[in-house]
Amino acid sequence: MTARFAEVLVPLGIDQPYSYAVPDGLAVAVGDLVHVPLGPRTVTGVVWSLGATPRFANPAKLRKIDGRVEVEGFRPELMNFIEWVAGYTVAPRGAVLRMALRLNENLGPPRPRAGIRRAGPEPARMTAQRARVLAALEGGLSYGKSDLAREVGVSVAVIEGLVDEGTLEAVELAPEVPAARPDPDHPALALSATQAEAAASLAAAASRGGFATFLLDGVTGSGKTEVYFEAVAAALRRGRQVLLLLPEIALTTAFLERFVKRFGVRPAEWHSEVPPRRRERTWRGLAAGDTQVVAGARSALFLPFRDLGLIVVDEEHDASYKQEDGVAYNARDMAVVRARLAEVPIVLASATPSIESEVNARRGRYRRLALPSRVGGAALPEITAIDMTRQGPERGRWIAPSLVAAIEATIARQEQALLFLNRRGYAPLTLCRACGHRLRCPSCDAWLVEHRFRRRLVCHHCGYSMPRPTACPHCQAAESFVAVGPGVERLAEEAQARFPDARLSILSSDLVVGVERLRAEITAIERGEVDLVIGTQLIAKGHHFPRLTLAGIVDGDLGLAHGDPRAAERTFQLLHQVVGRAGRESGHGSGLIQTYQPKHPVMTALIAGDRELFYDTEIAARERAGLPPFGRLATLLVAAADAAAAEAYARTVAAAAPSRDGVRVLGPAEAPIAVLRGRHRVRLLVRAARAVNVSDYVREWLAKVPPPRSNVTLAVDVDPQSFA
DNA sequence: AGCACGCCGACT
DNA sequence: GTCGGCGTGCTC
Repeated sequence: MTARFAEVLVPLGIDQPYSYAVPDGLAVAVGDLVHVPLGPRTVTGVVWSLGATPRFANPAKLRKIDGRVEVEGFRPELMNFIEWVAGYTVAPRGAVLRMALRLNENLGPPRPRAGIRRAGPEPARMTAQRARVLAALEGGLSYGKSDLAREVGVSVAVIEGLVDEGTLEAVELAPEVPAARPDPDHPALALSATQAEAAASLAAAASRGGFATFLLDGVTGSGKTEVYFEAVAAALRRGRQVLLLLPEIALTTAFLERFVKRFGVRPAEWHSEVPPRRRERTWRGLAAGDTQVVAGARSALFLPFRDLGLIVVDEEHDASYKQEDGVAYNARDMAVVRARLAEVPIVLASATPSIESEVNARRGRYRRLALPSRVGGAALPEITAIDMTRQGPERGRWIAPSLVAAIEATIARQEQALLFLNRRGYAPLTLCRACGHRLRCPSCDAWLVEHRFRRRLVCHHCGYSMPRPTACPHCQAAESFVAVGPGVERLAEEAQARFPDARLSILSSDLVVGVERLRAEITAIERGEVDLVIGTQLIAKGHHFPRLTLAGIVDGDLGLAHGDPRAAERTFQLLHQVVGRAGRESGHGSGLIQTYQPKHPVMTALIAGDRELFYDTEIAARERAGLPPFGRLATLLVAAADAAAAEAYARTVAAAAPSRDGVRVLGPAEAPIAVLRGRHRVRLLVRAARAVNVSDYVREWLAKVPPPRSNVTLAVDVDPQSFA
């Protein structure tokens, strides 16, 4: 029998599916993608259920489905996953569906997606909002319409107005080729005995199927990738598909090459840089079951696999798995949920697991597979602290004498050294010597960071930039500015002066423009064409520098400053990762950490090379404080251009908080970045016992709160990563 | 999310 | 008076 009515979920910020009539002669099934009329336009939605009567009470407004999209429909597994994520994150189901239909414009009649770029003269009428939009587009950058609007803090109507005027135009991108079939029996590298043992456990689970969570816990250089590749091979042999989640995929050429070595071809890729045509191929290929393996960033988690058989989350501790805007979710946690719903095994891999995963492994909820030593028996780096209170450099310098000596010795041995400072630009703060005025961002609660290379002062939160002024805007004193504190550019200047004969490579996202340039730079380092590498976070991830034997951390305390509950964990992971770059091939690596707090638990654990010590201390601290995973957190962030409006609404929301055993609501309080892109931010923090369902609590709460007025927004984040 | 409606300030 | 920018609300 054919159903007369369909409840269709549309990819908008709407929680309920909408009712549509099924036209005579059209056969639709639950999960099918359909084009439906919505207001004045047509959108692609998913048939969520079918029935003899519509849920919608107003038959006069009821419209007909336009037609079915010629693709494989969503599996119940994916629909359940969307429901689950929406429930957990307190987001409308349609907003979650949108993440699974990121390419809907390509599935139907081709409708060019509005990327935006400058196309014509300034509009006849210039307004403050329009000027901001045009300023953001300087340099030809094109964003999505709504991204751009959010970025600049105007409504999309401003941009649409400029498009109508001819000042801006919509742009499209070029086509690409599909992915070939990976071969599980392509000749593989020989594995060590420990690797082989772990690989066998994973491969067995992947062959068996069924939900199971593994923590593949291996030190840097232990060959985790080759181990989980065997699980991938096992899933492929069963004819099942594989999802590989990676942070910052765009930059990991090294990873793709390793995949090619093992399977003969590249996997399909899924991340923001993949052009629309190839996205569509991959999407369709996965839905049809033609594409076997996809390697992607967090958004790949919502792809429509026909027959998913395995999920791998590499570098599972990485903060980039957390999406903060829109639907706030952690792809690592949601990957575990999807694996459970799909009844497939999942592998979480890391050298420094998140506290959550470590606790789960210790409790036996995750099965731990340990790789305690490096491939080829190379030793882990010897780590020493440089106590900056006693052995620091002279004023205005940032590299301590003992680190200078170590670098000189390393270079003399024809080996490579690395200096790590997780701070872009020349100096984090610029102030006037005459009056003490500090240069700050006009639309954020943040200092402007001097970028000497670009000759500009830049806000790292909103991207605002201005030329370096010649006189103080406050007291008009000329040439009175002093740079306070170091950034990588300043560090490079000092290194240049101290090691005049060394060949330097400076890696920072704003100095190395473009993926190709970065790849070239990294290849040069691998070949040994560089003596001293200076870089930010960019260098911490995934690269393998065979000649590198010394890693120097310029400011070990940088990440510990904020009152963030995860500060210690993140600092430990980052420093461990950076230091782990040293000596992977040669077998003799060393790490030097400059710190003002050599007795801090993070430092003592790093120096002792005792990872367990760090986890013991941090887990105990979390347990005492009732922080995750021993308690639950959620934040409600209210933002508005007007500070008073934000505060007033936050108070209204706070007043409506239901009282519940085991739940405390703190705030309203200013968010750590109190003003961002011109919007004042006020935060409410929910702290709850582990047994409490925080999502349900927040949902019940918000049901009693009047929706925010006009320019006020309210954003919910269950399991926030930071308190920002 | 995106589109149309309608309010209100700046011009013919 | 009228044009047009831009906030608001609705979409089965």
